[in-house]
Amino acid sequence: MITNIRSLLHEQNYRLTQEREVLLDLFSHANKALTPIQLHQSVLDAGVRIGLTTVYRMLEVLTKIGLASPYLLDGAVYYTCCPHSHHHHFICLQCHRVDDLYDCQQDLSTPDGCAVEYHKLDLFGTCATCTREAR
Amino acid sequence: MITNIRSLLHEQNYRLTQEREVLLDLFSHANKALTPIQLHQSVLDAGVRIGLTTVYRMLEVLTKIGLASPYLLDGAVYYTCCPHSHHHHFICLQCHRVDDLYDCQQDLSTPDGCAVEYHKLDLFGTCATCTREAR
DNA sequence: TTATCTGCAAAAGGTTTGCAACTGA
DNA sequence: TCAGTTGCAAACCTTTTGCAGATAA
Repeated sequence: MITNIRSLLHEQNYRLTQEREVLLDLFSHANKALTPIQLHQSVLDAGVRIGLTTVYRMLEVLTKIGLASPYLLDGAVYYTCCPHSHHHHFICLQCHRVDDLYDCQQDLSTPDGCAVEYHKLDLFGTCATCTREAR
Repeated sequence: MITNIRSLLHEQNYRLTQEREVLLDLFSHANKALTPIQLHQSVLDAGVRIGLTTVYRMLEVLTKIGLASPYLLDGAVYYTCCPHSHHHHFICLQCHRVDDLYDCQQDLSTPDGCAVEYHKLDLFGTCATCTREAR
């Protein structure tokens, strides 16, 4: 997965700096939606010095090339890592864990004359772990 | 529609101030996603003096009781008026016009043990008007 | 009458920008 | 070498909060 991200970045003339390596590694393995600040903190926690600005700029780049996508959750902006083309998400409202869903049988009628470019489908709820802990 | 909103607010012990009347009227007839600032401006344009703070507080209330929902579009937060229970959206990426879609044939498999509370499905693209203007 | 609501000003956050130094290719 | 990247500090904007005065019920 990370290899894919790396080559994609490379194709688009982005450099693989040490900061980016670590950030990408953590981000792509987080399996949960993170705020820029949380992502920044997790890089720091991994013992790598990085500026918050760099995290913002990195998320901007990743979003632009389609590897990340921003979410509004509880009024804050979270990012999920989306290294694959088209898929949907299950997002846990408790822990923000993200699961990818690949089967898409969408066939909605659209308003006349509208051209649909893409769609987003997200399921929200409580994941298995949080359901268990609630008991 | 506005009558519904009014009675719903009334039920929940919210007061129908003059500011809210105007704001609700404009918001529910906008048929497009608006930022708090745009909504504020449209109330001002209607000749009614209102504070931006009031708009924020009103959107908070509407969101809480399910009459509005926030969207992340181009990195900014937009609100759509959602006076009906379950439906989906077509959002024009050019003009932010919103069309409601009522047929929902969603039947996605969910990860084991996850409890889905609700889902969101949004189509993004270009509306008829913007398509026409592009030519 | 009173709990709610409003507007202002200030505070608080999150995000972006300018710039000089650094670094990957 | 040099275009891309980084970190810091400052600037920017959106959103929230405190509070005194106003208002719907």
